[in-house]
Amino acid sequence: MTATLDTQTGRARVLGAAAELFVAQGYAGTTLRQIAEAAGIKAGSVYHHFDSKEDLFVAVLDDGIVVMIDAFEDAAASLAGDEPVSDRLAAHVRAHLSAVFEHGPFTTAHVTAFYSAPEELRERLIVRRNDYEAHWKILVKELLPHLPAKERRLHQLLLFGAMNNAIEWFDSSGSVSLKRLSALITEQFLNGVGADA
Amino acid sequence: MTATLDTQTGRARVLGAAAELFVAQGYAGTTLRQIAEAAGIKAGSVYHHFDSKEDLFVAVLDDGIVVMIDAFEDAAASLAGDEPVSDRLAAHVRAHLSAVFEHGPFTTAHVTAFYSAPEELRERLIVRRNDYEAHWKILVKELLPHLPAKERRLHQLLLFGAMNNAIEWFDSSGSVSLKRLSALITEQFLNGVGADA
DNA sequence: TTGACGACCTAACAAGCGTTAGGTAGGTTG
DNA sequence: CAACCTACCTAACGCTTGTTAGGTCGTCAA
Repeated sequence: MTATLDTQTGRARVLGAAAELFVAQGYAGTTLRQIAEAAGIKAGSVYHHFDSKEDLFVAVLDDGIVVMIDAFEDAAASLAGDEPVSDRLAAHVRAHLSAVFEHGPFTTAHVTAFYSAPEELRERLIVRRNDYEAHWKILVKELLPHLPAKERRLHQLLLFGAMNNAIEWFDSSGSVSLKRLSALITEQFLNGVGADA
Repeated sequence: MTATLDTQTGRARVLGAAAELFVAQGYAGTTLRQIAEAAGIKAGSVYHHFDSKEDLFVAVLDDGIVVMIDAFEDAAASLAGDEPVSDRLAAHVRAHLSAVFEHGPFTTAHVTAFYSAPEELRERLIVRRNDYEAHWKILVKELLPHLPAKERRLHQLLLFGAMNNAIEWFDSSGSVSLKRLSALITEQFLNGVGADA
């Protein structure tokens, strides 16, 4: 219990600094010396907490997935289950976007830094990723039972694409709120933008 | 005219090798020695064709944008203009996906490698990017005149997200053809996947 | 034949990389 | 008091990085 409230203890500081830098510069573009400096220690000391740069990266993304899954389950718990499809989907879309945009760099790292890592490293992470996507698969099956499984999968992937790519342009302090964006994505996904709406 | 047909001349070989490696490993993760070896020359010789690694990267992405814009204009030219909205949009979606998935690594680099580059480098490239997105802006305005401009922009960005993120999962040699994917994206975008369809 | 040029090579440079060995200071435990 | 642990530091290691200077060799124009 030597940690203060806003300035975390050693390991957590390194982890947080690493997450932020991995998001901004990618895996290969970030050096251990940068991470160490951002955490207020020297490069060699990073190895007191983590065995290698790869392990540190995995730890960052593992933390991210935990946050994502928690957000999903919180959203599910907040629903009675008898709401309209659009409300249920909107709640989960919002949970996903909130996790990515408002809950620190760990979740964001999953979207931006994942593909900057060497392929061999990615394989270590896919297991956890699939865990989160499995949650969504069950949800989407429940919400869209009329679709054949194969198409349902494709639509789910397209939804993920639309949500995750928002990281390249969405500004959470801009004129469009995250709540509104969630509603817009849900509306487009379920009803489209055609003139007949 | 010393170039053979499949094995290109020096500069083009370097450019192609660089594009492929940037796509697979990102900007920071790719070394000039790897590029040189893939092009069949030595690292120092790269500097006969390009002034720096950064310039080489910019050249790759510039080539990519040219292909994208050409694909867009070809699609526009193949249309009479009086087709239904869904047909016109489908043609352009297909042109975009075809450019990204079937026309070499230059276009792909724009989607996967862009964000692996240092921020300062990205700024050099945004100008060309906006050029391509402007084409789409005009098209979407024509196709969806009933939407307010602000929403139209958001929906366009979501469409781009869905299309570009497909690079993380779409397998052009798999059971889903690019043609079918284009139709699916268009259908979802215009009409949604809700049960009332 | 001479000269210039393009396309490459060799060999090296300073800087930076991930990583390691060994040390130090302070707190906790027996 | 001694032993130990945690959390760091210093200093270096071998290696790779982007980049450069200077050289070679074949082709082409005058």
